[in-house]
This record gives sequence, structure tokens and C-alpha cells, in this order.
Amino acid sequence: MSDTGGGKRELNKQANRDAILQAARELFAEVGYGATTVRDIIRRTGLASGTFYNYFLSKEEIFDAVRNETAARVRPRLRAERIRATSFEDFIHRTFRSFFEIIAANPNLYAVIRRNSGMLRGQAGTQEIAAGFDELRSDVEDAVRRGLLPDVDVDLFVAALTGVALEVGDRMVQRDPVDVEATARFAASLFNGGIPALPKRG
Amino acid sequence: MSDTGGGKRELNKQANRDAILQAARELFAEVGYGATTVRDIIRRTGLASGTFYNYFLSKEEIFDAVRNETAARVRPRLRAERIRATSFEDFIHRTFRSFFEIIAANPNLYAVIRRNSGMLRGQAGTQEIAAGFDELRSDVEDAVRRGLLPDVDVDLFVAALTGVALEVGDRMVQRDPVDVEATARFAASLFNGGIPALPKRG
Amino acid sequence: MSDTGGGKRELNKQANRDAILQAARELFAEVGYGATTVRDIIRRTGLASGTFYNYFLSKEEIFDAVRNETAARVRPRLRAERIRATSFEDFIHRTFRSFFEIIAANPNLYAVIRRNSGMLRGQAGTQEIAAGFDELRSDVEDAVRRGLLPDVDVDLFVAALTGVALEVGDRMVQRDPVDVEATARFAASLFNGGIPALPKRG
Amino acid sequence: MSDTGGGKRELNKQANRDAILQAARELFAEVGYGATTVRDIIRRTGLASGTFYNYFLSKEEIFDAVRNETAARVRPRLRAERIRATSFEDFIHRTFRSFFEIIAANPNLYAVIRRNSGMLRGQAGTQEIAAGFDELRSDVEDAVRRGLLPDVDVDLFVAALTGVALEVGDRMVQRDPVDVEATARFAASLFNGGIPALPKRG
DNA sequence: AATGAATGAGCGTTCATTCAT
DNA sequence: AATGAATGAACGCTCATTCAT
Repeated sequence: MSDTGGGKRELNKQANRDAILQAARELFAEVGYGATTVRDIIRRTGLASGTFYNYFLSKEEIFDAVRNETAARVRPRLRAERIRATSFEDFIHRTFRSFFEIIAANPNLYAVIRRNSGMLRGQAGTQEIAAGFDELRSDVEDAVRRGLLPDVDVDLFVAALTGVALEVGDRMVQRDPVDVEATARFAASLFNGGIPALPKRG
Repeated sequence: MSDTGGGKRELNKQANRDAILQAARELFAEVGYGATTVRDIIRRTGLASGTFYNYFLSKEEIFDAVRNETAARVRPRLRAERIRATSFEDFIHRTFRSFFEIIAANPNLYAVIRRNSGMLRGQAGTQEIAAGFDELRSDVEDAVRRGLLPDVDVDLFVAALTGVALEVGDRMVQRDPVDVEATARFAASLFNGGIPALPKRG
Repeated sequence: MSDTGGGKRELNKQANRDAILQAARELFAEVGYGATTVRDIIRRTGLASGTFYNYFLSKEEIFDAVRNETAARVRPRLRAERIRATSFEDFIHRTFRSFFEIIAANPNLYAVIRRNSGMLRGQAGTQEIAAGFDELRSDVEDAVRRGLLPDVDVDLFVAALTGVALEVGDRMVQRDPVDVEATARFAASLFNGGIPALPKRG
Repeated sequence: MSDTGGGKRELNKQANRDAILQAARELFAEVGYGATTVRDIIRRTGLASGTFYNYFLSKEEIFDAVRNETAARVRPRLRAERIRATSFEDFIHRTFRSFFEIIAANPNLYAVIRRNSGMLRGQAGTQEIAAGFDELRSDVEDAVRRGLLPDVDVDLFVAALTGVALEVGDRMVQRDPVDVEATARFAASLFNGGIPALPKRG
């Protein structure tokens, strides 16, 4: 009888993989990709250094895995919030609020983003991150199509949204206390007030 | 007889220093600080490896020098534009337009920023960069004081401005052709439309 | 199942550590600390350069290890001989003889001492070396207390003993054949004849 | 008319050479040969680094020069004292006393010896140092020939003398106050008491 | 003779990765 | 699958020495 994935061994394998990922996420958050060593990662798990390579092909691969896994956890949440929106104003507000909630609740998830932001977009981003951006973009395009949003330059619009989310979010988490609601209101007001003024495409 | 800068030797020194800085800037732009080696830098200049240390104390020092020198070139230009503004609408527009002009004209100056943005703010930024942010912030505070801008959360406002400048600028330079004026209009419209809607402080 | 020292792997580890220590000892003896490179040391063992750092934290650490290990081997032997002494004359003779025996039998142990003698005493010496000197000194003080030795300046006395041991020992090992017994007799006669003439303290 | 050595240029040359030698002596005394850099030496003179090589062929050569020059200053003084001796007892006493006087008066001359003692004898010693040892040795041989000293093993005898001078001298200079006379009496008593007991040769 | 920038071999050390056990 | 010692390329940096001026 072959072991089809439910056995003890597989459970252990999954636990080890998770432990390594978790340790890696912490370190990438604390000191960044460049300053994290594979040894640091495995030392935190109590496993042996060679074991790392039973789970990941390289340091780069685990970095991608951390980012992908993070994006995979965050993406559906952001999407779910957006979909629930009843108007574009609401869409913008929910987008900011849910993003700010997530980073407020997961400070070191956010630290990974900031500390390694040079590796976030373009060549260095992962599939999952790219997919998250595409999703946002296509939701915005949809809103344009449905007439909820004027016919703006979607590319630039998404870029502006992203920039504000990242930078304003950064300031937010440095405050004490962190006020997610007020910060979301700030960012959403700026956008919702500004959208009607945006140049139309054509 | 002391040769105070006019001699062949001094010329050569300046040329070497510039060549090293230029090579460093290119590499920091192409692959980032972590992946750039001192040997890469000097190899690009044709000089010997030891020569690097006649001009810079360490790899870190040249990175700071690149950033400081960049910020020192950019900062007064941005400031000069802002000061010329006749209204806050104009202030916002000029800020975006001059920033976009600069990054359009100096693609690898901009790449340094993007590829190393984790080292831009906070502890890891240089004096000159910090001064640039302070300057922007204090110009905005001034506008509030003079009643040109409602009493908004200046910190978040500057963050939003920065985020939009960086992300929208990033998309802009990837387009062909690069349209600085249209991009500036986009960003400025968003802000100028949104500002009146911003929550007041207190 | 933990392998506590009996396994092949542990044996190999011990063998490697010994090989590195041995190579280091030889090189410190042949060319001194300053002229010895870590690469020279590992090259002599056939191991890879990184392997050195699996066993020692730094070049300095292995130098201390060589000196400590040497002192640790020599110290109890010298002590054991001294303790067996039946009179102070015997104490002196045994001290010289056992020291000369040791250096005759371990020429490059001795060379380490000579080639790096600037690092023997004071700040630069190791714990074990300092302990060896302290032990000798306290044995001499004991002899004074028990009336076997006049009340001389113990500090200078120990210094004189040390100086003669080192310098006379140095000449001895350069002779062919090496005559430990005759050399010990020479040094001991000088001291034992001279001690009664030494100025009393006070 | 040719400049036969008395001109201004030659004076300056001599002054530069002396300044370099002096700086080198200080550094060899303070930090030892290995830790002294040629740049350190010339920096202390105010000259340019290339100038060093107009006066000395290499770092090693100046080290030899420092040692030779030191030995050349010390040697005649020691000799002159010994020659004045009226008996062998006096010879021994004067030898120690004059050596101790010199090291007490020139602490950093002495520091050069201690800090670089691994390079004092054998292969690494200079001509002048070797000559000093030879001279001492031949004075002792002379004393044997003239019947002032029993027919001892001169080689070992000179070694013992040297060892006591160095080690006892070392302790002496660390005391406060430094008592040259008492220290010389100590060392001389040991030897003069011990000599009659020394084994005869043959 | 003096200068000081340029040279490049070489140093101690790190670390992602491999592999025998 | 787990171990952890071994590997070796590569790093940032130093410094004795050379050489054009």
C-alpha cells in the first residue's frame, strides 16, 4: 500500500517545510534578502544545514516561495474585499482599508515588502505578485467598462494606488497607535476626490 | 610649488574619481548595492583594484557618495520649481513635472532609486536624501500655514506624494515614448482634485 | 542515534583538527605568526580553505590554540619534575633538565617559542602560558618560605631562570649531538653556585 | 666644482634619512615589524611615500638598518666598559650594568628588541648584532685564555649571560623606580657566585 | 631628489552548495 | 529524509612597491 500523502512522514515533511519558510520570512523581514544566510534560516529551525536543500533548490527559490506564499495569502483577501464593493468609492476605500489592515496585523510580512522592495516589481517579482497586480488592474478595467470609473489611464491609476498604499502604509505602521481606519479614510478621500479630475483617455 | 587643481595630475585624479563614481552608479542601477562588487566597479574603469581605495574608503562610502551626489543634483532643481509655484495646484504640478523630467532624463539615476529603495528612507538613507524629504515636508507645512492647503495630515500627504511620484514615474519611464507632461498632468490632477476632499486634522 | 566520538565521522573530525593544528604549529615554527597565512596552513593539510573555519574561528584563535596546547602539554611535566625535588639544588637541576628534554624532543614546539617570543609574555601570552609562569613563580616562593632558598628577589630570580633556560636551550638544540644532561648540568651549576651569593631582600 | 658631501643637499639627504630611521625605530618599538607599514613610517616624517625608496630598498632593509644602527651605538659602549674591567668579576658586573643602563635610558630601543626578539638571533639577526655577540664571545674566550675564568663552555656561558641580561632587564624596566645598580648587582652576583661551580671543559 | 597616485598580489574570511554517511 | 563537515569561488580590503611627473 502506497502512502498517499496523509502519513506521518508527509506531515513531518510539511511541518519542516513550513518551519523553514517561517524562519526565512522572519529573517528576510528583519535583515533583508542580502543579509540573510541559509545557515541563519536553518539554525532557526533546529534542522541541519543540508536539510534545507531537501526542501528548496536555492536561497533564491525560498525567497520567491516566501513572496509567493505571502502574496497567495494576501491576494484573495484583497480581492474578496474589492468584490464586495457597491460603488467605485467603496472599491477604493475597501482596497486601502484591507491592505492597511493586513500590514498592521502582520508587521513582518510588511517588513519583507519594504526591506526588499527593489525585488518586488518587474524582473525580480514573483508570479504570484505579478498575478496580484494583474488582478487589481483587471478589476479596475472592469470598473471602467461598467462605467463606474471614467476612462482613465488604468496603468497609471493602478501605479498611483500602489504607491499610495505602500508609502502611506509605511508611515501608518510607524505610528503609535496605528489607526487603520483613519489612514484608509485619508487615502480613499484623496483618490475619490481626485478621480473625477483625472484626464480622460483618448 | 603646489598644484592647486589646474595640473594634468589633478585633472586625471578628478577624471578617475568621476569614472569610478560613474561605474558605481551604473552598477548600483543595474544590479543593486548587494550584487555590485568593488571589483566590478573598478573593472569597468580599467583601473587597478587597489586604486578604488585611493578614492573611497569602502564600498558603503561610494554608495553613499552616489546617493548623496544624486540627491544633491536633484534636490535644488525640485526646490527651485516648487518655489516658483503661484498656487498650491501649481506647486503639486511642478513637483511632479520636475521629478518626472529628471527621471526621464537620467534613467539610471532613477534605477538606483528603484533598485535600492529599501535603503532610501530611515536609517539607511543619506543626509542629502533626508534633507530632500525634509525640505519637501517643510514646503508643504508652509503651504498649510499660508492657507493654500487645508490643514491635512502633512506626514501622510507627503507620503502619498512620494508614493505616486515613484510608482507612476516608474511606469512612465517604461513607456515609449515617455510623455512627461501627460504623466505629470495625471498625477497632479489626482492630487489637486483630491485635496479638498481630504479629512481635516484635529 | 547520536555518535559520541566513536564513529568514523568523529574520528575524521579529530584527525582534521589535529592535522590543521599540526600544520599551523609547523608554520608558526618555521616562519612565525606574521608570515604564516591561513592558506598556507590548510594547503599543508590538503583540505579546502573554508574548512579551516569549521575548526577555528580565526588565525589568531589557532595561534592561541597552538600555544595553549603546547603549554598544556609542557606545564604538568615541568611541574611534576619540580615537585619530585628533594632539595633546592635538585629543584633547579630538574627544572632545567626537564625543560631541555622537552625542547630536545620537540624541536618545532621550541621553534614556535623562539620565533614568536614577542608574543609570549604580557598581554600577548595565553592563559596557559601565564599559568605556567605563575606556577613556577609560586614554587620558588614556596622554597623561600620553607627556607630552602635565601630570601631573594623572586621576580628577578624567575626571570634569570627563564632567560637561561631559553638562551642556553637554544644553543643546545643547535648542537650535534644534543647533550641534554651536560647542558642541564651547566645551567644548574651556574645557578646553584650563584644562589648563595645573591643579595638578600630587605 | 663638485659637491663633495658637505653641501646643503647632502645635509638634507642625511636629515631625511635620519628622520625616516627615527620614525621607523619608533614604530618597530611601538607595534613591531609586522604591524608597521611603510606608509606609517613616512607619514611620521612628513615626506611622500615614494621618497622612502630613495633611501631604503625595502621595508626589510630599513628594519635591518634600525637594528644595525642600534647595535652600532650600543656595541662600543658595552665593549668600552668591559675593557676597563680589572677582574672577571668586574667584567661580569660591568657587562650587566652597562646593558641595564642603556635599556633604562632608551626604552624604545629596548622595546624594539623585545617586540621583535624572534628576529634577533640566527638567520634573522643583522651583521652588526652578530658582531656584537662575537665580540662578547671573544672577550670571554680571552678571559679564559688569560686564566681569569675557568675553562668553561664559552658558547653556553655567553648564552646564559645574554638570557639573564634580556629577561632580568625586562623585569627591571617594568619596575618603578628602575634600579639599575641593584639589578646589576643581582645578576652579577648570580654569575660570579656560579662561575666557580661551572663544569670544566674537556 | 621628491611626489603621491597607481598597481596587483595577496590577505583573512564568508557562505551557498555538495555529498558521504 | 536528515545530517553536518567539506568545498572553493568570491568578497572587501591592505600594502609594499613602482613610476610618471
